[in-house]
Amino acid sequence: MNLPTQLDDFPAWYNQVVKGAELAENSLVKGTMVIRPYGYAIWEAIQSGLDRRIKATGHSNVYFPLLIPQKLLEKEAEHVEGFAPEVAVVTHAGGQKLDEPVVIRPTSETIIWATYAKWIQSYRDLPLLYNQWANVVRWEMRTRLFLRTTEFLWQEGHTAHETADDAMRETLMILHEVYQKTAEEDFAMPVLTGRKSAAERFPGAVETFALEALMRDGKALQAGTSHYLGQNFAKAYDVTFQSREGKLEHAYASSWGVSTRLIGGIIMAHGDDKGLRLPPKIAPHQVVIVPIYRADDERATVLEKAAAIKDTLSQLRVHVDAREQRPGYKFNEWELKGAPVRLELGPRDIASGEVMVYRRDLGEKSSMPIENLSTEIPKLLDGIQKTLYDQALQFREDHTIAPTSYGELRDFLAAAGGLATGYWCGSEVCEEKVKSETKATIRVLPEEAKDITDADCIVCGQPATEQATWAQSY
RNA sequence: CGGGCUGUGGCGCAGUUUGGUAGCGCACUUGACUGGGGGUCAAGGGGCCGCAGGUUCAAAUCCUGUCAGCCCGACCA
Repeated sequence: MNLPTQLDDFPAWYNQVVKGAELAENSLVKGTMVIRPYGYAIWEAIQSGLDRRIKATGHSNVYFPLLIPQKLLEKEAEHVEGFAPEVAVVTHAGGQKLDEPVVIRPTSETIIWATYAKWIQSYRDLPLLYNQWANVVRWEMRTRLFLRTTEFLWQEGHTAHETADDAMRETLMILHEVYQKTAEEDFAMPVLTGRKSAAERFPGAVETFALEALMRDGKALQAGTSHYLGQNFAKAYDVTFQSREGKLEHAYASSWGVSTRLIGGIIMAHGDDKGLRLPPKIAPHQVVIVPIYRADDERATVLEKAAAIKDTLSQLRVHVDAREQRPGYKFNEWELKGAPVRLELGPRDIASGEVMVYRRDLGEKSSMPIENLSTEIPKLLDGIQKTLYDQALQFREDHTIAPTSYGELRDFLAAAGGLATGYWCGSEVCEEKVKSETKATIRVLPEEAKDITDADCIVCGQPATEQATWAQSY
């Protein structure tokens, strides 16, 4: 297959990579996808890093049902209004029309908080620090493999706390200690973190915080969210507890989630015109060995040596590609699939005691003594991980501006040039104006609102109250 | 949900205007030669043309409906 060069046709590039690298493909139901083994292996690697950090910060995994009584969903006014258009409703089951329809969860706040009502009586029951790995369904108008599918896999954390401070601390801790670290350390994907504007807030949240990553086409991707829900859901679902002072109070909540969208983010943050470039920490195969041989006797020798090398690299995820395809074919295929390191092993190498090492991040090949592999390859993988991060960070810096006029802001954003920071008066009128003229939205505001006294809104010129970062987004 | 485009072997497409034997490239099977950047030759297999109706002696082709995909808007993790 031939990928569009220089990522000039990004939608086509993206689809070809997702399908060509055998990550996923469209399914039979509108907007849904089949995740293939290679794509799912990436998801498992993502899950593993997240799950470890979620548990390390004191949370336990639980599971709540897929189906939620429609009446239950409707109890939190903002929440139901926000999700109503995209909720799938089951009206028939058991061979008849249901008296009370159930919906397929678009997110689980409602059923979880209805359940927490039974679990929480006293401050001694708090906090509840639970997470679930699940699928959800949101019937979006327009879908795109991984980035926005009708059904997607995610984790959703739902915590209940005694005080507002506790819940807010949890919200921000997840944002930084779990999500930001996973994105930056595991995916080599630098992220901006911050608060969302009211217009971009999760329905039912008091504050929404998000991670935003810049993709290589100049658009931002919301890579995860962490919400401070205040007492909204506790009030809607009547979750009260007796406080240390003996008073009846509503619990404070946080919820947070990241999804299979992250796979799309990794593709677009690191991909090049040969396909994927997977960070070693989440690559299903960190090292792919391509054996090269002519006759059968060579084949046996080379495969034996390949197995021996795999053995000495047993701490790593090594794959020997022993299929019948020719070497050149495999080279191209593993570049498309993003394997960080490829070892080319043939009779010539075995004779000289060396192996050809190809690193996907830089596209460079060099020879290495076989006896050095066990010490050098782990270092090389670390180097690739770091290079991918540095490149992504450099890319972000090269595509971030602080415009001094509205015209500059507008032209930059309309061309999807990247991230633009500027002062903002806080009004939805200005936010909407930028959106309608450039398709860009405010991606993040600083986590804590600062007092700004000496700056004007870049849109309207009125005194500014916030510093905003704009970009077009997925 | 509105506008535009598209559904023909696994994938990518031609054929549709002007109805009349279903084609091409890649992939696949078998064999030989090959093998260090997407091999060559030879011989093969596979498709009720997205689905459902209709018009007709006859439909991939015309008509109606429907489902799905892509692009552009509105919506969104």
